[in-house]
Amino acid sequence: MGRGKIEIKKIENQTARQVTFSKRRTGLIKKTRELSILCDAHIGLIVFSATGKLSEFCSEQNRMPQLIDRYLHTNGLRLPDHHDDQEQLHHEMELLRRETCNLELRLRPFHGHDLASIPPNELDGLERQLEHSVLKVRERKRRMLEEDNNNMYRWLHEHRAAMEFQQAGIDTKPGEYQQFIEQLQCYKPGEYQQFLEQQQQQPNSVLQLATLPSEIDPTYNLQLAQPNLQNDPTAQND
Amino acid sequence: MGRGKIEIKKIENQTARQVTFSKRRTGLIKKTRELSILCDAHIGLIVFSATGKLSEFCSEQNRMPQLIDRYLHTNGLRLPDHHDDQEQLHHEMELLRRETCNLELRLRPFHGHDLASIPPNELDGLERQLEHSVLKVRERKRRMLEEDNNNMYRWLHEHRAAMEFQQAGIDTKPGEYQQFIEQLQCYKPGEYQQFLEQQQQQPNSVLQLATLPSEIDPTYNLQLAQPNLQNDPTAQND
DNA sequence: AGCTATTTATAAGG
DNA sequence: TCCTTATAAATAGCT
Repeated sequence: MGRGKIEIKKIENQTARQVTFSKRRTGLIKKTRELSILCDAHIGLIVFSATGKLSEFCSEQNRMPQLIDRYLHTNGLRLPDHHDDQEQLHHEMELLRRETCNLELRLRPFHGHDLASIPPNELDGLERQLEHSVLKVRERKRRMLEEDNNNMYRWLHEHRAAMEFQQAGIDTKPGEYQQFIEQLQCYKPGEYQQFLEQQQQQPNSVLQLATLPSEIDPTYNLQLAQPNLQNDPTAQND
Repeated sequence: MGRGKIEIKKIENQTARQVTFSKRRTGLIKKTRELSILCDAHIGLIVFSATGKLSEFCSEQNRMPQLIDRYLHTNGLRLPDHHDDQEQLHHEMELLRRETCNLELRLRPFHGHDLASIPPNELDGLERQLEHSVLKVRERKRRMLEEDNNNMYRWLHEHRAAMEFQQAGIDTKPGEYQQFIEQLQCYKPGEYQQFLEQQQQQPNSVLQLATLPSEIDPTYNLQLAQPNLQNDPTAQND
C-alpha cells in the first residue's frame, strides 16, 4: 500500500526508517483502538522504538498494569527477576524475623528480665557471663584511665615550660593557652573531660581507684604509670 | 476498507463481531510484526477477546515478560497488587535488618565485646546494669530454691504418713504413688527434677549459696527431695 | 508535514 | 474458518 511494494525487512536508511516507524505506529495504534472498540476486546500495545522511545496503547486508558497483570496470570507467567527476588525476600524476611526474635530473647536475661523462662541449669552460666562482662567493663575503664594518665603525662612533659611560664604569673596570649588545652583534649575530644567529671561525681565507681589524686605529686604518679614514655624517641623536649 | 464503510463502535451482532475480531486481529498482528521488523522496534501486543481468549505478539519471541518488565521500568509503573507488597516487603526488610543489627550491637557489651565502641560515659551504666542483672539472676536462683524447699516441706508434711507407710515396706498402689510424685512436680513440670539432678552433679552451684531454712537439716531435706529414687515403682531391682 | 498512486486490509457474502 | 471481491484504508515515495 503505497507507491511501491516494500519487502518486510529492516529499513536500512535511518531517515526512511524513522518516517515509516512514525506512520506505521500511528496506523497500528489506530487499528488497535478500532479492534478494541468494534469487538469489545481488552488490548494492550507496547512499542519501544529502536531509539528506546516508548509508545503505548491500552484499550482501558491508564490500565496497562492491570492488563499486564491479567496477561501474566492468564499465561501462568511471572516477571523474570522480580518474582525470584520476592520469593527470596520472603525467605530472608522470615530468617531475619526469627533472628530478631531470637536476639531479643537473648538480650532480655542481660537486663534481668524473663529469668523465669531460663532453664534452671542455664542460670549459673548466665551469672558467670554477667560477672565476666562486668570484669571486662571494669578492665576497659581501667585501661581508659591509664590512657588518660599517659596523655596527661606526655602533655605535662611537653609543656612543662609553658606551665611554669603561666604559673609564674607571666601573661600568656589567651590563644596560645587555649591551644594547649585543646592539644590535651584532642586525643579523645570531649570524652576525656566528661570522663574526669563523671569520675569525680561518682567516687564509688571503679575509677575511684585511679582518679587523679591531687594531693599526690602528679608528675611522680604519671611517671610510674608509663615509664616507657621517658625514653620515647618521639618526644620533642627530652 | 471493505464492501462498505463501517462506523467504529461496538458491533452488536455477535457473529459479525467474532468474524471481524478474527480478521482484524490477524491484520493487527501482521502489522505489528511488520512494524517491528521494518523499524527494528521492540513491540508487545496483548489481546483479550470479549470472551477472554488471549492472543499475543512479541517482537522477540517468548520475551513478553522482559518487554513488560522494561515497560514497567521505563514508565516508573508497578504492577498493582503484589508489587506494592514487594515495596512494603523491602521496607519491612530494611527495618528488620536495622533492628537485628541494633540488637546485635546491644547484645555485644553484655558479652564483654566491643567495649571500645562504648562511649566512656556509658560504661558505668553498663556496669551497673550487669551488676543489677547478676543480682536478679541470683535472686531468681534463690527463689527457685526457696520454692523447692517449700514444695518439699509441704510434701513432706502432707505425705509423712505415706512415706512412713512406704518406708515400712508396705506396697502402695503405683497409681497413687505416681500421683504424689506429680503433685510434687507439677509446680514446675520437668524443671524441678532437672534442677535437683543438676545440683547433685554440681554441689558448688546454687544450693550452697541458698539461704536454706536453717531449721531443716539439709541432708535430710535432700534425701527427701527424691524419695522416688528410693522407692521408684519403675525401678527393676526393688 | 502533505500528497497521491498504489498496496493492503477487510466487510459482506458464500 | 476459509474464499472471494469490491471497496475502504494505509502508506511508500516524493515534495
